[in-house]
Amino acid sequence: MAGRVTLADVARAAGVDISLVSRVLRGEDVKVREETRARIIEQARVLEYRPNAIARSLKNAKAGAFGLVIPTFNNPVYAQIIIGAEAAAARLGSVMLTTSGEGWDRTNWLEALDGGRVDGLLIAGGSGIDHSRLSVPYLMVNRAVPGVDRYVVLDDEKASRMAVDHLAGLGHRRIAFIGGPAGADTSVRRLSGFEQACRDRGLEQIAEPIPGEYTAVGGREAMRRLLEADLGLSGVVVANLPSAVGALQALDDAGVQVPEDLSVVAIHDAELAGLVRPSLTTVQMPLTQLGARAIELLATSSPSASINEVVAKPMQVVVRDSTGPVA
Amino acid sequence: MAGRVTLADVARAAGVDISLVSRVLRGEDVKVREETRARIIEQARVLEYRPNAIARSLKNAKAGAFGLVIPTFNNPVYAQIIIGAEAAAARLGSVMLTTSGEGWDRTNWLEALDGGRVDGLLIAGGSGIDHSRLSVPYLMVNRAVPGVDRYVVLDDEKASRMAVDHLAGLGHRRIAFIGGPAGADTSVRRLSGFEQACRDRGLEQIAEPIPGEYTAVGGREAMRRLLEADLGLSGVVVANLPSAVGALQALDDAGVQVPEDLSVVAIHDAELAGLVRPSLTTVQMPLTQLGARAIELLATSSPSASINEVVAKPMQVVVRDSTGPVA
DNA sequence: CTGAAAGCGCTTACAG
DNA sequence: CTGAAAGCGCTTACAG
Repeated sequence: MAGRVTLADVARAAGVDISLVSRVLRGEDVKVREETRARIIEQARVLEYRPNAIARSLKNAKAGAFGLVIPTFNNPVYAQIIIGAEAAAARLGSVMLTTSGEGWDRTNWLEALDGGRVDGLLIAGGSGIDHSRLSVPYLMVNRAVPGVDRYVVLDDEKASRMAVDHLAGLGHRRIAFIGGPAGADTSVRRLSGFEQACRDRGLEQIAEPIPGEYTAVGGREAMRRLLEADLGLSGVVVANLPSAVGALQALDDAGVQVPEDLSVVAIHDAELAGLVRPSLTTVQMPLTQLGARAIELLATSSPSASINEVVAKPMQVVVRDSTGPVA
Repeated sequence: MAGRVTLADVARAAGVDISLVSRVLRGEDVKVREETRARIIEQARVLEYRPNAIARSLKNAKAGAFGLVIPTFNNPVYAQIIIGAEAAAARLGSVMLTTSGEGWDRTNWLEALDGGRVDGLLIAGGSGIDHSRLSVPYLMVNRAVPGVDRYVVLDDEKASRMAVDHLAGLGHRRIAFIGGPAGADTSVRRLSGFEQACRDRGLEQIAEPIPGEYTAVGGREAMRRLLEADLGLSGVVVANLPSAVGALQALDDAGVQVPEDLSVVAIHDAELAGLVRPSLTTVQMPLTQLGARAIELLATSSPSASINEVVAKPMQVVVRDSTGPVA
């Protein structure tokens, strides 16, 4: 609670000029008498001096921080992106997180983060804002919005293909896809990957979109509709994890045995997948690396350069209890 | 990507002094000729002027932002605290979130947030740091560490009592408590509430601590031990939600039917509770209000005042499928 | 080896 | 009604 100790206070206490204190304290390579240096450091310690980051930022025209905007903290997918971003930022500065979703209105976070408080902005999952209004370099993460050419995404098509391959490898031939909301481009790419994989294998392409958002409730509803349609399915690929959990509920409600009657694979892995019963087989995507790469790109690229990158780190199918050989 | 437009640019374009621009743009009650005002506003618009929050903060000695430090984004409990805090802060400024846990080392976030970047710091779930080093007003949220007299918590004892009451109301007499890690004071209070409730009802006090942290794995392990001990239980209260999910897994593995053979109640409610099968009966605590109240207290109280508050908002048992009448 | 001065982009008395 | 000036707490050429 000490607070308010400035360079001037330390300088006065040590009997030197503030400029010298500044140099010494930042460990700058400056020729000072060892005695003077010691005095300065000692006084800074005694007074509990802590540099004012705000003043430093103003002078340097550099905030030393990055912003990361997340739609919601309820989706475990984002937790992994955050971890990657924070790790990558460790040397460059800090990461300030904000939600674009609940709790306050659309533009509030924009005001908060677009006034020099951060050196760059990572926007995860889109957020319906007008990017042209941003005065800070930004980068879309895991979402490529039309007209915005600064984004980094994952290989969503490949994830779907891996899911189909896994099921096909177990002998499944009637496989459906429960896709994300039409607005999300990740869901468009995952659907496209699914269709490709089916075409390659000569399988019928059966797809059911999730109404509304990428949620458990949406997944449950989509699964219900598939069951009603009675398509003779033996496998389902669900485009995201919470929705897959919802699908599992619908199956449980309908008395359908997983994986005996139907195998389920979800895209994206998280602890949740291992917690539900039956535990979910998933395609693990490199979310941590996505977060880390996003910080790297933001920190090193020119603010006006276009960035279109697909993070091509290894992905893998995590086999759990929701998939098995076709009956 | 415009960037770098300052008050001076607008002033030049409008042919006035920067001080006038500052006054007009902040909507200050200043007597300006309507024509001049219009010219200033027009130029600000044309140049896409955005105030530099850093410079403003330095001048005002006020950051206009609060920091919220969270141990992990993997626990849904914190998501609710965040929503409450953001809503309450909406008029006061923004909320900057940071993790104290994974991704970087212990003190990194401290440097990031303790240099004038925020006007106050909310620290959720403790974080093993030395509070005396903080130069910014802080408040512990949901954790009362010995020796720190600035905290706001929930009524953890009452939550346990409500859980026991619910089970007792269903006829249960042999009830165990799976508690949190010894280090967490929330777990101490919940255990104490459990013991009290049992004493009041003349029930035996059976408690099993969760090894390690408040996690699903810990809950599973604790449940396993309880099963091994073969105590003739009919009900279990689990001190936190992820651990309860773990406990459910242990029961499933052991072939114990929930709620037919054993009823389970978890403290804390979140979507996850409705997603697992069987869905979990929980005690819903006012986490959103906790977050909101924390911001309020931080914003309005003197930095040196001691704060010891228990948020006494309504709590309720959310009955789902994991509890039923004793066999 | 150390100091004096300018300036980062604002806000706010104080003048006119 | 509008402007000139000081100052928030730093950093960094430029001097000595």
